[in-house]
Amino acid sequence: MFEKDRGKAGGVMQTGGGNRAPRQPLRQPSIKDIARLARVSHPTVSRALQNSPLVNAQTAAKIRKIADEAGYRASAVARGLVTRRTRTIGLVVTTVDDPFAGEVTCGIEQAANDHGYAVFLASSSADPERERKVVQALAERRVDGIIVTSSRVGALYLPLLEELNVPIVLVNDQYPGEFVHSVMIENVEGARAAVEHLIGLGHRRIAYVGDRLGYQSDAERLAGYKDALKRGGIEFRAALVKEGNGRPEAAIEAVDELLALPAPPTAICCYNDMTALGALRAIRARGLRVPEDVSVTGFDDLFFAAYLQPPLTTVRQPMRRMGQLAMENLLKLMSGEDSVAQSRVEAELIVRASTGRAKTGSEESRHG
Amino acid sequence: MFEKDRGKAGGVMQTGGGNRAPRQPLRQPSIKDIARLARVSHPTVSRALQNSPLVNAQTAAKIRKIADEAGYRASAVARGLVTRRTRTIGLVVTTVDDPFAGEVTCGIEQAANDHGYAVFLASSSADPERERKVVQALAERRVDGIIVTSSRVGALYLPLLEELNVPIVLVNDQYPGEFVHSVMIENVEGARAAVEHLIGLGHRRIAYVGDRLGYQSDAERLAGYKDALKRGGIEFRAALVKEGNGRPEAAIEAVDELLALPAPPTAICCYNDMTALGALRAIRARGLRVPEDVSVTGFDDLFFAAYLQPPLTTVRQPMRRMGQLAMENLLKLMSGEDSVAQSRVEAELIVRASTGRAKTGSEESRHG
DNA sequence: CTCCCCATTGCACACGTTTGCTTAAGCCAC
DNA sequence: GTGGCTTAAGCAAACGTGTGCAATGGGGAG
Repeated sequence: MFEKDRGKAGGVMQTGGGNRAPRQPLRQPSIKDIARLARVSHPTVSRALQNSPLVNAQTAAKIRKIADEAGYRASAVARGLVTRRTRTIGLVVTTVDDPFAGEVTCGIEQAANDHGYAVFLASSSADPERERKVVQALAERRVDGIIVTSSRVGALYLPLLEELNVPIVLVNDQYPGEFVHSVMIENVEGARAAVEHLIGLGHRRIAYVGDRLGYQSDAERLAGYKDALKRGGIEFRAALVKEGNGRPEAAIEAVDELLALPAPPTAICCYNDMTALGALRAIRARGLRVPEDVSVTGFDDLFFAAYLQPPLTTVRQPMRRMGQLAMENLLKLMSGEDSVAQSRVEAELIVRASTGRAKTGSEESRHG
Repeated sequence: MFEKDRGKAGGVMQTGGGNRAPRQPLRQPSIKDIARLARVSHPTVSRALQNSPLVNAQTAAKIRKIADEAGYRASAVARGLVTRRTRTIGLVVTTVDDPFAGEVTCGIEQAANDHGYAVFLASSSADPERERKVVQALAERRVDGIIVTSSRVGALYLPLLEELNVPIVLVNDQYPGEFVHSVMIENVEGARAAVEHLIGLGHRRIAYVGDRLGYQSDAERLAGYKDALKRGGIEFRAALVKEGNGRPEAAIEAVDELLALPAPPTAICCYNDMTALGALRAIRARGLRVPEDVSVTGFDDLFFAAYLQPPLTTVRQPMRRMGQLAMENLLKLMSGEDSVAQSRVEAELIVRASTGRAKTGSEESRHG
């Protein structure tokens, strides 16, 4: 009836047939086809499928049955055209293979799906040119909202995004804008807790390995670090702050420099777990032990943190939850609610075995 | 400017006072608006924007300039309605936060983007009910093609997918179907290489920790394991095969049972790196050392493998490349090419420090 | 019996593109 | 001049859905 049975007939048409239609997706049954079968008008079908009270219950049931048998699936694209809402959001992420992004994405996707939204995944790879194209594409696709996670170039293209007049939610970043809201973690408190933990263990020379790419979260964690030092009556020393790029390789170099200092740190607070991964390696490469010689803390509590040797002391971010929260906030924004507050979630220090008591003065002298 | 005198009246343009409209996304300029401004008909605008030779060069330039100034962005949804192609694909993944899936996704997204395709991310979470809904959603959204990675339930819902008459590419799985093609890694050869490496180190009691969820890749790797044993003249013993679920927690349990055997293995070949993560922990929990007491191999070469202590010997999958390949194959399928072969990529054994020589007989007696 | 109301359904149009076909010039050759 | 060709532009229809409004019919109240 809908010319549904083609192709299959040939059976073994593999290469011989040759005359296969050029993958012109064969027409799906439309609302009008169903209307014809049910002997009603197509608006009636439309209403019946939306459970509109305007159509007689029996008629509706009959129509639904017919639609079901015909394998009818409403076209979201046609619907989107007339309703001007696509029930689609865009998720912009710098890179998909970052475990943090993965977890957040997971939470977003789940929440979106639960509410009937589909999500376009777009990665910018931190390439400005690509970023522009990605945003352009999302605009053309008429997404109802956008979530951007860990934008490292926020200020650069967020104005562009805002120009689309589409609600935006940022994860782990913020930006002053009319439609723009954020979900953030207590970076300052989290980092402070980690450093205070180290101070409590007797450490005095504590280093911080950050991220040179200018994430806002890095600035905040550094602030937390400084704050803890101040409270602990320890002088801040710029020489103990190095920058990586959020990946293990860069951290190795940074930590290596730290350990080469005349008075090397006895503890290292890392911007995130990936950085800590590199730190651990750099420390071992020098023949030092964790935590006996140097203590290390991370941030995120990625899945592998508990499985490292030694298991990593870190600050947990409820990443899934943050994604979910971002989506929920976006839903509110999209429904016109304008009062969505900035959401901040709590950071939780997870103490494992990569942190230990600082060496006593005498032992410490080994460094000269 | 583009008020188009319909109901909306009042022209709630731009930053109008405080009375923000209920997030009814304010109308984007349409092709007709541009036509009016350029004093031409809208089909002419359409053609001009597509660089059609049918329109005068000067007129086209003028139109493009006007469109640009007006911030015009073509509506992909309207275009999709008439062309019946959305330039959109669906990516179905069991879970987004799996690092393997993340890497593959990365490659897919990149390739898709390069060709002007957008990708809908959908996770099934291995929940059949959800799976059905996800597929339904993709169908309604009229995606041009679908990629499914590591389907654990292939046979269950692939027929459903195929019924959509949309080209499908599977990653790390295969299924006999007309529109269905695959990208796979040489699982058998990869696992065999790992086990032969172990045999070469003198190991004789080698265990395999698999995945009870029934992935095809697991079956193949197990086959490679058996194959290597046979070639090495070592008898296969079912007691040395245990099943995890591809996550560290389950592997701990499995490996613990292996180590409790009267004659425990001296080497463990793991289904993937996540499994290896658990294996390492279980081994240490018993006070044994890697690789001195037990050697361990993984599969995937996820980013953390090189950073473990000891660095993990594993079989590398070119995950990004596989994603890219999947997308390229899908593109061919979508353009009607029917000759896309099954793609198989090579696995590469990466020897690191988690594998070492088997203990000699005398040392080995510690267990007995 | 008349009037009005309610329940149900159909009509017509709109959403923003693309595209086949027609039309309007302009030009050249005969 | 007439006819045909080329170039440029417009007309109209289509894609598949949603929705305001009109039309139809039946039933109850007066």
